[in-house]
Amino acid sequence: MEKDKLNNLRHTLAHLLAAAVGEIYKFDKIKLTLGPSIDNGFYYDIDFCGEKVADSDLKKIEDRMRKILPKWTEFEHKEISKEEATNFFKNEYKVELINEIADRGEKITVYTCGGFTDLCRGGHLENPSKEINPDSFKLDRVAGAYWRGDEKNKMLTRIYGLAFENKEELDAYLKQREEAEKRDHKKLGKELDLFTFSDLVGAGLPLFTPNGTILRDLLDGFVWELRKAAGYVKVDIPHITKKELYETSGHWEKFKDDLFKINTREEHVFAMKPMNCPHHTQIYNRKQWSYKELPQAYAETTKVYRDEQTGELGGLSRVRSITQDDAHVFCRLNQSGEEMRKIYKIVKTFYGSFGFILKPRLSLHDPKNMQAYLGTEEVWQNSENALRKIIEENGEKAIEALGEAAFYGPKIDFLAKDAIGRDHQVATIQLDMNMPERFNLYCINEKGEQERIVMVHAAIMGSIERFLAVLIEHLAGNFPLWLSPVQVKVIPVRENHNEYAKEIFNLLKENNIRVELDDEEANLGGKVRDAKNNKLPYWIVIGDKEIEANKVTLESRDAGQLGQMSKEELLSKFLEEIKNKK
RNA sequence: GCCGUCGUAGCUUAGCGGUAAAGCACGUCAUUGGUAAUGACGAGACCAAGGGUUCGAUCCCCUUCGACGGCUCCA
Repeated sequence: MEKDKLNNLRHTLAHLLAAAVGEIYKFDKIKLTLGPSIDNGFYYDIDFCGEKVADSDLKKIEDRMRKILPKWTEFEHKEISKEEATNFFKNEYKVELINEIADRGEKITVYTCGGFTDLCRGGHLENPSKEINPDSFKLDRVAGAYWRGDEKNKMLTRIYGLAFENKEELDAYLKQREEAEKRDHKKLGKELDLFTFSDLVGAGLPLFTPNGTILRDLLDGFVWELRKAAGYVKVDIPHITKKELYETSGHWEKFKDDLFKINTREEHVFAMKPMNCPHHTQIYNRKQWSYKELPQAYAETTKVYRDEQTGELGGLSRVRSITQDDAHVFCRLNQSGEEMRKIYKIVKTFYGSFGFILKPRLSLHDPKNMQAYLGTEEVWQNSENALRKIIEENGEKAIEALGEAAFYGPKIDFLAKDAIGRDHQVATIQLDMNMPERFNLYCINEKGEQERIVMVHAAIMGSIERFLAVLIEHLAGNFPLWLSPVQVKVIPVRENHNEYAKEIFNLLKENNIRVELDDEEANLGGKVRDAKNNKLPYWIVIGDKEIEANKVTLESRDAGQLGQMSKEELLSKFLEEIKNKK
């Protein structure tokens, strides 16, 4: 079925939903607002005027839809005047829409099917009773939604429905959703014992377990390894600051709702840092720099704190304590291209190593609206061309978003496509001409003059928490050997094999392999099952055969039985694989 | 924050006006087992917290805390 027709089907179902709800809850007691087709189905936003509607009511609405459907044999449409429309609907939401349509000078049309009339621009099936398979749709859930998505407006009840061409496609979608749920990082995080939350500590404040901390440290180490090679140095800052720092940077105004504030006993106001750039500027500003000493590239993995609304929090994807692998490069404008090129390379290496497919997106200024930006047209053109060139050098073509740049500079965002086809916004490279202005950052140039510098913001993972969420779901918890909190488990078959097993265990441990010895008295099947459930990349079974041959039998999570090999072969295989981060 | 669903042992869940049940995990004992669950026994929860209704509350009502799905798809 072509896209338009599917949209028409979904849109028609939105009408059917409204009709069914109207019959059950009585048209004069509720106010219908609007109901479009969406990605996997449709929804309708309804003001139930105080009546409660819950998920448990969906069944009866859905049944009513099926009952009405056979009577929906054709759509009639009619063009009416603004007055007629206003009189007909008598509902402030519809009237608002009608007025807007009239103001735009468009025709007002109403569509009627099975005796139900709704304001509508059109786009339906010719004969719903024939064209809609009653098994191909399903009401999904109810949710609150503000009228027109604005928090200041009244909260309406939104009923979501799923709809496809036929039952098979609906089932396929439901199955895919189940698959995604199996990968859910919140679920895997618990099963693999990576992180936890405590009601006492608070919402949005994740606590990382020993296993989770190994992951974080290794990921951060990987980023650092790449940065070190690019000339970065590490710095370290406190997590709080006087409010004056953010007044100077402009964040106090911009971030005021998101700041955790602290009152000191001497009645000064401090804040938990929501970002690191202002602190880092003060490290740069500790002395006067010659152009010969630039760039100064400061890296620091540290937490920032943002007072997000509780309803926005979720797993590791949206938290209140965020670990950023942050870095800021202080350099001259003409060096910024090269610096961004280095970062681009780091981003590609990092994400590429996990098998993400990266797509760059370039956010540009709008030349028609220069007053909205800092700096001259020429400076913007130059920096944007530099970014475009970097992307082209990498043989890629960016999606360009005009007018999407921040007022202080253009940026490259990266979208990473994961193993099940979802896009995630990950790293950002941002050129900043504002912060140096506000903090008066400069260097002394060749002519002995003070020259304004620029800053490049360069987080690779961005937030380690969010990156972990994306990575866990991308890999379905199957971390590569170098990242696995436990890399291999040695399993003796019987107690008399413990000694040899211990020897293997010690050999691996001495070589910094994260190895466990499972010499508990339990059956072999159970131990293997545990290794699989914990998604260990490898396990080694030791019994009579291995001791006799002075070898080990290795099995891999991904490659299955690898058979017997010598201890030396085992060790070099592991060390090689870890080194290559495969 | 707002709407909806929800909070019962470490985990997954059952129960439901008369103070709680199961599987896994855990402990003890027996089993000497070659690749996804050996058996028996045992310990473990004042049912998120606080308040109310009731002779009596895990269950009903209120408040708070926390979790999940929405609040971006525009007749």
